[in-house]
Amino acid sequence: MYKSPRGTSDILPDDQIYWRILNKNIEKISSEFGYGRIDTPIIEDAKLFVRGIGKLTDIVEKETYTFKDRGDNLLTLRPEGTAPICRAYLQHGMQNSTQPIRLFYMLPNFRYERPQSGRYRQHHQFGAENIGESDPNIDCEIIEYAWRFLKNVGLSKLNLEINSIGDKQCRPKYITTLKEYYNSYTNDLCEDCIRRLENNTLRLLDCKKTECKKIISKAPNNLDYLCDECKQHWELLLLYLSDIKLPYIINRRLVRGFDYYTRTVFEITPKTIGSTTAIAGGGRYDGLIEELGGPETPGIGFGIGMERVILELKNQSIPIPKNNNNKILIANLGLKSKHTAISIASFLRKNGITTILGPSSKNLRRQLKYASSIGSTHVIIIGDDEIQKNKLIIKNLSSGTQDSIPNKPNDLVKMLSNN
RNA sequence: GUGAGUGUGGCCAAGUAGGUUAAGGCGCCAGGUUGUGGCCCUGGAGAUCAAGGGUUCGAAUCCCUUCACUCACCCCA
Repeated sequence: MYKSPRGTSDILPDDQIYWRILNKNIEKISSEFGYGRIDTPIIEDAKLFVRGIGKLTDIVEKETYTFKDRGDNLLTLRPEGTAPICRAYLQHGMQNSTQPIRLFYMLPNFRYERPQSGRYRQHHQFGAENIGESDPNIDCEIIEYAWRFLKNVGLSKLNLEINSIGDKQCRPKYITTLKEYYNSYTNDLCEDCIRRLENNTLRLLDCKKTECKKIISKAPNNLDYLCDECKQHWELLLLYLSDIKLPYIINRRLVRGFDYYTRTVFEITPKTIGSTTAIAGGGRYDGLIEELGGPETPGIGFGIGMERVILELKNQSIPIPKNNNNKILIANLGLKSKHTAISIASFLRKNGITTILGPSSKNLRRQLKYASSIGSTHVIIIGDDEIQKNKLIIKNLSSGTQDSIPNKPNDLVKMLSNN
C-alpha cells in the first residue's frame, strides 16, 4: 500500500480547525503590523540557498531536496523562507520603494532530515521579513510580532531568548578569541565540539554535554566583544523591549544555524518541561541582500513552525472553539420523497445551511443513527405520509422533540439559520 | 549520518520458556424496532501477526536480513 513519504503527513478534516485558527491569526496580526503577504515558488535556483544560507551549513550540505529538471537547471525545494524573499525583493526592485519593506509568508518548507517529534521533512512556516532598516526598533517590532502571534493563538508559558552575535566587524574577532580559548581544551571536548571548533565555532556555546558546559561557563562572553555600534544597537533593543513590557531572557549561548545572521538573534521556546525545541526563531541579516548581489541592505525576520505551534497547543490543552452552526440531515424514505429531499437540500445549502442527504438505502432508524454519529443538530424527515400531506417532520436531535410543519422551504431557512 | 525502542484487522491492543479455529475493546455492517437517533442486546464482515529468508514435525513467538514507525543526537521551525 502507498504511504505518504517519510516525514510528511496528511492534514485530516479533524485537524483542519487548527490550521484555520492559525491562518486567521496570521492574517489578523500581519494586518495590524502592516505587513503584506508574499508567496514564493516552492522551487528555487539551488545557488540561492548556497549563497544565502551558507555552503557549510548542515541545511545546505545534507538537508536540501535538490534535483535537475529536464532543462538541466539545478533546483532546490525551499528549505527556509528568508533567502527566497530577499531574492524577490531584488527581483522586483523593492529597494527602489520607500524603505523598509514589510512582508510576511505562510509556506511549506522542505528539509531532508530524520523526522522526530516536531520535526518533519515538509513543515510550514509563518514568517515575516522587514528589509531596509537597521534601527533596533525594527528588531523590537519583529520580536513583538512573533510573540503576539503566539499569544493570540492561545499559547502561554513561553520564553523569549535573545542574544547579539555582532556584525562583520566584531564577530570575526570574537570567533578568533573563542577559538584561542578552546584550543587549550581540545582534549576535554566532545567529538561534536571538536568538529564545531573548525566549521561552526559559535555553536560550541550551545553544546549540551556536561563536560563541555563547564568549558562554556568560563568562555569569553560575546556581549563583551561587541563593537560600539553593535553594543548600542543591542542596548537600545533591550530598552525598547522594556518599553512594551515584553519579558526577555538574555541567552549568550543562543546562536543560530544560518550563516547570514548578524547582531540580534532570538528564539521563542515553550516552558514545558522536556521540550527545548524552539517554536519560533529569527534574527537580523544585514549582509544577506548584498551576498545575493544587491546593494548593502539591512534586514530582520522570524520564522514560526506551524506544526510545532499545533503540537504546543495540544500540549497545553488549549481549548479550540467549536463550530456551533446547525447541521441538517434530511432523512428520506422511498423514491418519491427522495425528489423532495434533494430539492430541499439544495435550497438549504443555497441559503448557507449545512445540509446532508441521509443514506436513502437505509431505514429511518439507521438514518437517524447516522445523523447522530456525524453530529447533526436537526433531522428533516420526509416519507410517504409527508409527501401526501405536503408536510415535513423536523426533529431537534439534542432535545429529541419534533414537529410536523408545512413544506415551505423559506420557513425552514428561517428556522434553521444560524443567526 | 549515529544511537535506542516498537511493528498483531481501520484504531487501541491480549498472546512471546514454539503446539490444533490468533482473545478482547472501539469503529464498521446487519437485526432486535417493517417510520424515530444517542443507551442496551444479538449476529456478521474484516489479519498473508511489517516483509523476506532460516531453524523445527510445528513459528505471531527462536535466529538472520530488509523495511517502516517513534524517540534522541547532529541540525533545526
